[in-house]
Amino acid sequence: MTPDGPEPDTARRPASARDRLIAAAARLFQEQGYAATGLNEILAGAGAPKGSLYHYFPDGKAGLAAAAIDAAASLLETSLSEAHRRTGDAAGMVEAYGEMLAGWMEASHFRRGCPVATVALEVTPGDDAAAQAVREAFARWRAALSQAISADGVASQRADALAGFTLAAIEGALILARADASAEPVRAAAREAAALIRAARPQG
Amino acid sequence: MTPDGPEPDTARRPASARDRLIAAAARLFQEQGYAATGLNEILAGAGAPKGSLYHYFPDGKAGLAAAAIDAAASLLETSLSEAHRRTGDAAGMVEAYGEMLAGWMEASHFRRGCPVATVALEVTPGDDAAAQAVREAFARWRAALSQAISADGVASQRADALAGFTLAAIEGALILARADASAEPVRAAAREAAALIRAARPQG
DNA sequence: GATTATATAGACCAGTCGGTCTAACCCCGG
DNA sequence: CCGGGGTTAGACCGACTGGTCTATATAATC
Repeated sequence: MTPDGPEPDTARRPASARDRLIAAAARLFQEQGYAATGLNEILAGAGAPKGSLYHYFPDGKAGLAAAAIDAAASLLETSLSEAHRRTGDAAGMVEAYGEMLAGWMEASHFRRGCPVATVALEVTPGDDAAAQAVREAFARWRAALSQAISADGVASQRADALAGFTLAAIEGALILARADASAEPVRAAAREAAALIRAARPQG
Repeated sequence: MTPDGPEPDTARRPASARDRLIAAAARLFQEQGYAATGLNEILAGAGAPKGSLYHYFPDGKAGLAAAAIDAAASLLETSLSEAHRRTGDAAGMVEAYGEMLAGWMEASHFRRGCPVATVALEVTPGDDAAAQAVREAFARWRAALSQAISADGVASQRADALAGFTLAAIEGALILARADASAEPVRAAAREAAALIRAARPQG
C-alpha cells in the first residue's frame, strides 16, 4: 500500500496524487456542489490523469467523494477537539469553532461552504458510498459535540440533543451565510448555541 | 387554459405548462439537487416540450430555478402564516411548522428536502437569477419569522436574531434529517427554537 | 374566414459527462 | 540487463447536457 509517511508537512509539491485528488474534490464540492463538479475539473485541479483517479478510487466519483467527505470530517473533528482544549468548555469550543468557520467563509469570499452538506443534498439517501460517508461525518461531528457538552456536567441525553441542535444550526447558518455573502449567520448561530449550552450546565 | 386537458401526468388539474414545469423542477431539485437534474428530466416530469420551457423561461434552467424557488418561498410563507394564525403565537407557529416539515419529509421517505437549500449550495453566490431568488426566499422566510416573534412582544432586534437562528436550525435540521432518514432532527430543532422564543418573551 | 399572438413540438447542435481501456512510464529487486 | 508491480498518461466511448431553431398547432381578435 501507499506509504502514509510524508505527513501533511508540505502542501506545495510532494503530496501524492491520491491526496491531491481528495483535496481538489473537497474544494470543488464546497464551491459548486457534487453534481456540478466534473471529473475533468477535479483532475485538472489535482494535476492528475484519469488513470490515477480510477486506480485509487475504483468506484469513481462516488468513491472519491466518500474519501473527500471522510477527510473533511476528520479535519473538522480535529479542529473541534483543538478548540475544546484551547477554551476548556463546550460553549467556548462552539464559539471558537463558529469563529473559525466564519473566518474560512470570509477568506473564500463565501464561495466555500460545508463539503458534506452539498453532497448530502445531492445524493439519494442510503444507497452509495458517498451517502454512507455523509452519515458518518455528521455522526462523528455530533458525537464530538455531545461528548464535550456532557463533559461539562450536562446529562448525556440532553447533551446529545444540544449537540444535534448545535450541529443543525451551524450547518444551516453556513447555507445562509453563503447565500447572503455574510458570515454573520455563522457567528450568530455559534453564539446562540453556546448560550444554550451554558444555560444547560448544572451550576449555570 | 386547456378545459379538459387529457394530459398524461396531471390529469386532475388543468395546470398550465408553465406551472407544471415549476412544480416538476421544484420536486426534482428537492430530490437530487440543481445540477444533477437535467432539463429533459424536468420536461418529462412536466409533460412539456422544450419549446414551452424556453418560451416561458427565456433564461433557461436558471430562470426556471428562480421561479421554482420563488414558488416554494411563497408556499412556505403561506404555511408559516397559517400556522401562526392557528396557534396564535410565534413559538407555537415554529413547532407546528416543524411538525409539518417533518411530516413532509417522512411522506417522501426523506428524499425531498428544501428546494432552496440545494440551489443555494450549487450556485455561485451573487451572479445569476437563481442566486438572487435564493437570497430573497431566505429573506422572506426570516422576515415572516421575525414579525411573528416581535408580535409576541420581543424587541425587534432580538426577534430578528431569533428568526435567523431558527431559520438556520431548521434548514440545517432538514439536511441532517435527509442524511439520517429520520425526521427527529427537524422536530427537535423546532422544539428547541420554540423554547428559545418562549424564553425571550417579556412575561415569560 | 383571415390574421395574429401564443404556445407546443421536437430535431438538432456542439460540448461535456462519468467511465473504460491500452500503452507506457518509473523504480524496484534480481 | 531483465522483468514486473504500482502508477501515470490520455485517447476514446456512448450517453446525455443545456440551448437554439424552425415548423406547427391552438386561441383570441378582427
